[in-house]
Amino acid sequence: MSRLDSHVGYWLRCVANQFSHALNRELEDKGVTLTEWIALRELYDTDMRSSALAERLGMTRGAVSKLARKLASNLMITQQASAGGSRAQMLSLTDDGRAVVRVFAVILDQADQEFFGHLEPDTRALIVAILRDIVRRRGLRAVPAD
Amino acid sequence: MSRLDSHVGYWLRCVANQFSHALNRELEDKGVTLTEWIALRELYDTDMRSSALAERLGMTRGAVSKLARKLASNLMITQQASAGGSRAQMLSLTDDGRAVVRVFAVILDQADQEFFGHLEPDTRALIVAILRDIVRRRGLRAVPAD
DNA sequence: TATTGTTATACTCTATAACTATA
DNA sequence: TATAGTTATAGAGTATAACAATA
Repeated sequence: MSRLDSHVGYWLRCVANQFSHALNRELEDKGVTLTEWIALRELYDTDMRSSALAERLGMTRGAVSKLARKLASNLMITQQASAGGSRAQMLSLTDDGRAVVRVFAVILDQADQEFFGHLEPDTRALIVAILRDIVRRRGLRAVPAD
Repeated sequence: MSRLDSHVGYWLRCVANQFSHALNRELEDKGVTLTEWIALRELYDTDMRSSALAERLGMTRGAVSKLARKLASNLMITQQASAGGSRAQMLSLTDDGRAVVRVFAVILDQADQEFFGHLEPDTRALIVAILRDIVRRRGLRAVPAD
């Protein structure tokens, strides 16, 4: 019977878990979860409806509703009703939220550097290309928030 | 500000998550969680105390106690008191448990093949070597059960 | 006294599904 | 009617910490 550690997936999960945990430790200090940060990061590039964010994160509308309420209560985002008293809402980062995203972007850059910075550029590029290709083959469903 | 997907860690987490989810889907059908299977797989190679298993899996003794009770109730493992009426117990796979591990080992082989089988042997070896090295640098704490 | 295992409790995260409000 | 968002509920999984038993 094959050993667990004879699989590529085993080592991939080891490193991915260590990477996630390292990020989580950083984020915990600031009272933000990984999921919350990814949501904020998505909203940095473009305002989004709650349902669109749910789609991006691979979560249910209910889960995102709760997430959005927490982020709004922390003054990270606003939930603005569309014009005309519509119930549909647009999620937008506040200035505070945008600042937080920038801070965490630096933390992410540093974490990536710590884990993978020692690799030759060619090697890095090769690995990213391979992983990208696997994601493409299998179809990316959502940003990995878990 | 850098994009999420400019990081190696991002793509690593994408693929690792897809891999974990693919495994979970297979395991769900059989009523076993990923954590349970990894526990069983650890016990296949050697009997272990509950506390040693907790150490291996990076879980608390309480969590493993619950896990062991479930596995024992499913007749996958036995919790044998050591000789002399000691309270310390040894966790051992039953014949059923050993059979289950062998079935899932095949499923894992197949999943790894599906995800990474298309890579050239050299490429596979390179990736494993790099990941292994990163784990070594950072110190492997536990088998990735989450 | 230190270690091992169990238990009770609580917490976090999420899904499900029923519900409300809108188009 | 279909869609968007909310809420209540429940379940999984785990940590914490108090506890019991043992060495």
